[in-house]
Amino acid sequence: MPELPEVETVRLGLLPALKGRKLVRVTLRRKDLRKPFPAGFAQKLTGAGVLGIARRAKYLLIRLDNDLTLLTHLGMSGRMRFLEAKETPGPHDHVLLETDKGLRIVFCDPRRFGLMTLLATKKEADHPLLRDIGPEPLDAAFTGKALANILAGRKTAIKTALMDQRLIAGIGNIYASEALFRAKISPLRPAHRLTGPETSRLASAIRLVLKAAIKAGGSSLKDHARPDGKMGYFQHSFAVYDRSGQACPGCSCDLSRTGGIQRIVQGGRATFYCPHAQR
DNA sequence: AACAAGACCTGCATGC
DNA sequence: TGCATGCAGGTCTTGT
Repeated sequence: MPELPEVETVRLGLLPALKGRKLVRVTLRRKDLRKPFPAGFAQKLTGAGVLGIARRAKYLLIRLDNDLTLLTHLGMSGRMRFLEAKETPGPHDHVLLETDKGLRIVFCDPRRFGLMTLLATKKEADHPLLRDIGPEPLDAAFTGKALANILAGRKTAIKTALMDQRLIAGIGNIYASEALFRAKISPLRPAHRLTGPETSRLASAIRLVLKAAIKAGGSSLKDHARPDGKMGYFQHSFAVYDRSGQACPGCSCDLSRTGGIQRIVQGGRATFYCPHAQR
């Protein structure tokens, strides 16, 4: 499911249910996801109060009052969902969190590419999973100039660079294609060859598309939904993603002659773009 | 050092 | 109907 906007949507959905609450019961329904749960995982969570929830790249950081942070990654298919009163967990509901208000939250992840672990809140920044992540694109410091510095010397294709979490945090396969379309830049361009005006356009496009997607509750293709079950609707605003052969919304060219939006593969992932509108 | 390819896992759409 | 194939929002490791 999840890129930055979807993870942020989950964060906003969980926050009112968890902040200020205490976890009274934690149930693991299997022993691992992408990695095994750490020793004493459920015990350390049980009885802890939730101070708040932060997000870094595609990770959720649930801050607890026992100096620990519950670090969660949703992988491809992970989802957080409130369980109805009489509802029983399904086969892919791997972790159950119950609050002192009786609310049950499940972490559901059919493909199990997700991750849940604990880390010391004070040492958060040094954790191997977090320490090498690049700047947050929604921070004020993420300007065109900052992006130009990040891309300097990078010969890899710009689409691949945008998805590299060490360079920029939180952009995945959908929003990389969508941001490049909005900036009118070809995904195939070597990253270090973008001009100053282009990096400015791209930085703005990234911020705009991420903000619009958060506002829409993310993109619900298959797995993503908000914790309350409501769907995101940004998928209706895709300009290029998963639209190969269709007309490009920024291009008045004749579809039968241009072939419309193209699907190519970069770094093993599908890229969607319009060769006419994006240069 | 940089890049591609494979691995991890399940579910779904497609085509025969 | 069943079966094979390919593809999916992401990392992480291995090999060139």
